[in-house]
Formats: sequence, structure tokens, C-alpha cells
Amino acid sequence: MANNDHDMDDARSIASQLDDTDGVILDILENNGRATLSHLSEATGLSVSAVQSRVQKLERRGVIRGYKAIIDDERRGLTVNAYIAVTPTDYSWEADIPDKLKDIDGIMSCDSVAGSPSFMLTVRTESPAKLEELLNLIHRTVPVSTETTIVLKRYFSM
Amino acid sequence: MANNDHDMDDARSIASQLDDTDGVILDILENNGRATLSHLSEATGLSVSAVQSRVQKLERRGVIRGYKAIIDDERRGLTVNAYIAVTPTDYSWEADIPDKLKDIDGIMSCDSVAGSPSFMLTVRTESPAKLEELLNLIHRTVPVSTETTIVLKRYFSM
DNA sequence: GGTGAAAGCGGGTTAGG
DNA sequence: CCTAACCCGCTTTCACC
Repeated sequence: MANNDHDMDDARSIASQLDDTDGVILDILENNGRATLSHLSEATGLSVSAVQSRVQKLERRGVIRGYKAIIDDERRGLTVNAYIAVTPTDYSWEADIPDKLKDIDGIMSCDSVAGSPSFMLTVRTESPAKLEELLNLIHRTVPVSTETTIVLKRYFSM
Repeated sequence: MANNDHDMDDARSIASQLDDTDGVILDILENNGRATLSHLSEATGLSVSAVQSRVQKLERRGVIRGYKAIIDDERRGLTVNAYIAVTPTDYSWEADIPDKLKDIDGIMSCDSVAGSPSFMLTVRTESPAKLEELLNLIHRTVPVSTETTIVLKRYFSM
């Protein structure tokens, strides 16, 4: 995308541009993605149009990346969650691993981490059997060893 | 089982009540929490009001737990993410640990897991120094040992 | 950077069939 | 589950501080 103005899209410089009011807006929207502009206006003491321009700016700069409904995975039938520590068996592939994994259904996140596993994944499936299928698929896709830690109960999240 | 004969809010019984249309609605809302009813109407082939009553039902039954804005933590200044494996040093406290941790700022999720650590936390802070403070706070709050894995880069999530 | 107001309309809400 | 009203709130665009 071409920039209209001199946008500084380095993450750190953006963070340093955010003031307390932006923080209030982000806190509210993080907990209620459908908060209205008038609600944000009340909470910040600004006018609706001022809040609106801030929200739009936050969206344009990528601070607000989108909006999601939070789904109760259990009530939806996705009952098995797990952490998977991933260690490459062939390190020449290491840099490609996240890209190879990102479209596999059930893998919710992929982080590279410091330490002996190279990556940590979080996954969710509808059954232990499906989790085994997912692990098999991972091993067919990339040359890695995995260590899976099954979640017994999610006490809280975000 | 032990409770109420007509209790319909058991997670499994709710999941079994969801049909394909509900699945379409949930998939869309999970990726776009601000999808309009008319968009959902197009996607499902139902009328707007039919979709609306389904969405409301999903909200009332707790399948849809809420709506959130997705914030780019780096651009917001929260640059340090980590996984913390938690092992109680005094197991008589184990059951209380999630409750003690849930109001600590920076702890994003807490899962009990199968295996030798009892819990897995995900945390975020604005600096390594703040992460150390968070770890100190955890140790002052509950009798546990911790093993922290720092995230170098988040490739994708949710 | 912020306010306030007016006009248009898109989408949520609530009827009746 | 549908259609058809109704109405609140988001958006845009002003002029202005």
C-alpha cells in the first residue's frame, strides 16, 4: 500500500507515538470490540469525532489489526487444546517452518522461541484422535520432532 | 449428570445442537467480529432476522463469549511475550493457583496441563525487566517453580 | 490537535405473517 | 423462518477554536 503521509511503520516508533488516551481506547476495544464511538467518547472525555479519528488512525497504523468474536471452543465442539514444542531435525529447513504450518487447520499460533525447541505452537482439535492426525500432518509437512503438552483445563485466557 | 435433569448448558450438549449454519456464522465472526448481519445473511442464505436470532442464541448460550479488537502488541509497546511452565512446590496449593494468578497484569492465559508442569501460562510485558518483575510477583503470590520460554518472534496467531 | 452540528444511510431491532 | 417497517448509531462534511 502506498502511504499518503510520512507514516513511520516501525513498531517501536509507533508505540512511542501513542498517548494515554490511545491506551484507554485500546484497553476498551481489546475487551469489547463492539464498543461504540459514543462509549469511547465518554470514557476518554473526547468528542465522538475526535475518538473516531483516533480509532481510524490506530487501524491505519496497524495497532488495531482487526476485530474478532471470542468463541467458546468447548461449546463449539473443539475440546482438545495442546501446546506443541517443535524442534527441527533438519535445521536447513528451520526458516521455512512457520510458513509451511500457517495454513494447517487447527494450528492456532506459531512462535519462534529462545531455547532448545525452536518453535512453540498452540493447536486445537475436536478430539484426541484428530490431534493425532494433526501431529501426523505436521510431521509429513516439515522435518521436525515434536513434544506435545495437552491442556486439561483452560482456566482463563486473554 | 449429577445436577439438573433439564440442564441444557452442558458444553457437549450445546455443541451437538449446533448445525452447519451455526458453524458458518461462528467461522465468519471469529475472523471478523464486526461482520454485519446482512453479510452473515448472504453467507448463510438466511434472512437477516433469522441470522440475528441465531447470533443472539449463540451469545445467550455462551458459544459467542464476546467481541474483541485484536491489538498489535509490538506496535502498542508490549514487546516481550513468553510461555511460563509452572510447577507447584507445595501441591496443597495447586487448586488455588489459577485463581490467584488471574488478576495479575500481564498474565494472558492459564491452562492446567497434563505432565510434569501443572500449568502453562502465556504472558506479555513491555520489556525484559518487566518480565522479571512479573516472575517475582508470581513467586511472591504462589509457591511454585517456573520455567520461562521467551518468544523471539510471533509468526502467526489465531 | 480538538469541538459541535447537520444530513444521509447502513445495520440492528421489532413487528406480523 | 420470512418481509417490512422503524430507529439508533456510524459516517461524512462542514465551520470553527
